[in-house]
Amino acid sequence: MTKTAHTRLGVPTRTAEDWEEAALDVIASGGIAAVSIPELARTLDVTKGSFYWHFTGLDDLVRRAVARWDRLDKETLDQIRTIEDPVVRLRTLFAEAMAAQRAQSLYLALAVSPSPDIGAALRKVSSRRLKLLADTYRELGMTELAAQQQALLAYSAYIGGVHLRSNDAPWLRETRDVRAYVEHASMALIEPSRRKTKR
Amino acid sequence: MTKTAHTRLGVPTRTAEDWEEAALDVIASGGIAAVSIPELARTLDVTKGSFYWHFTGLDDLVRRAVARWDRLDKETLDQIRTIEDPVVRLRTLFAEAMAAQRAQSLYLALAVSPSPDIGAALRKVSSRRLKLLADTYRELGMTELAAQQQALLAYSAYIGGVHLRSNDAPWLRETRDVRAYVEHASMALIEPSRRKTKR
DNA sequence: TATCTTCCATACCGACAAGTATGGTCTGAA
DNA sequence: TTCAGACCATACTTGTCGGTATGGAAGATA
Repeated sequence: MTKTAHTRLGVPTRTAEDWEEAALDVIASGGIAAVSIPELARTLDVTKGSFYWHFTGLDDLVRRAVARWDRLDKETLDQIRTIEDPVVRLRTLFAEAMAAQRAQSLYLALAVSPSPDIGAALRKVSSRRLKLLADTYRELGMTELAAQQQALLAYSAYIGGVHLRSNDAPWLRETRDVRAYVEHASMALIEPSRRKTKR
Repeated sequence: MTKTAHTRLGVPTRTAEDWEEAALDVIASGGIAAVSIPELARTLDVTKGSFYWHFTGLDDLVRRAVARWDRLDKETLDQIRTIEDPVVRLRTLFAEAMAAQRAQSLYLALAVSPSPDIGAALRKVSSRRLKLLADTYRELGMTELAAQQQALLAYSAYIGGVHLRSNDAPWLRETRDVRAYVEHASMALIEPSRRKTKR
């Protein structure tokens, strides 16, 4: 199954995916500006010679790393979309989202990038997530507009929760705090949707 | 009232506040990593010689710029705290928060910084905001725990809304969209608190 | 074994930012 | 008018990064 990567003195040689993964780690922890070829080379235990064989330049790496993040996010969402019960799906969505640590930091780091390409990628990911949310709320009986508004609010609550979790703030540090938060958010963001949401 | 700043050939000389303001602008638009002394010097139309007279180094500038942001944020909150009606106070808080563009970008940019000092400053600001929210919800009759949970959720919704507004995404671009969002959020985050929130 | 390809090391260049040293110029006060 | 201090320009050093050029060692292939 593993595509028998090339080896060199026993150890496998670095793939483009290796570089992309390392780049995503750096972006998640230090932002896009922290991505430097020498540093990545050090963590991968190679030199720049390897980098420029796999990529044409720094922009190329960032582009492909972000594209990889996009794919990974899509896979996760496709998984959750298979859940039948809309309420369970929403709760799973919140819980799952609050658990994926690197994906969170990645989103936050990419969100503050002034690059138009990254902005486009971010909008793509966000719109996909919002669509899943809105669809689910519509399944719960909400009107098109109400579902969209509710999706925006729920997504905002998610993003905000992610923010509060970062910076090891004292608010959502313990897992039981996170669970309580998800519980509360679900109460506020799911339960009301069962009422007649007509103004 | 204006403290008669020194002048030079007619025009006033640069103050440390000028540098801090310029730094905050850069941080808001490009992140902390984008802060460079030559670039700031260019926008202020001076050279590095000026910078190193006002500051000991780059860390000094960032530290004092963040401290300035902290003070500005505190002033805004103290203003809102004077509003009597808790509901009006909350609505004002949301609306005001969604309107202050640079303060938003600043928060997002600082939030992804790995620096422990900045992390501490961010926690200070966040805890101040959360305290105001929790106090207000408690005024609305919620229990201590419920008020705290609700404050976390409301703050998350705010942060998330800020996020959605950045990256000129198509979701909260128009002011009427923002108003509708604030309206919807207020409905979801303020109205329920008037019910008996006893589990 | 001979050769081709894959992957990487090394050396080098230009650009640019942080920081230092130093001297100059303008202003306000004595 | 003189002078001390506030404010800044200039020149320079050091370090690091992006990018290029080039050669070489290890696997694959015949």
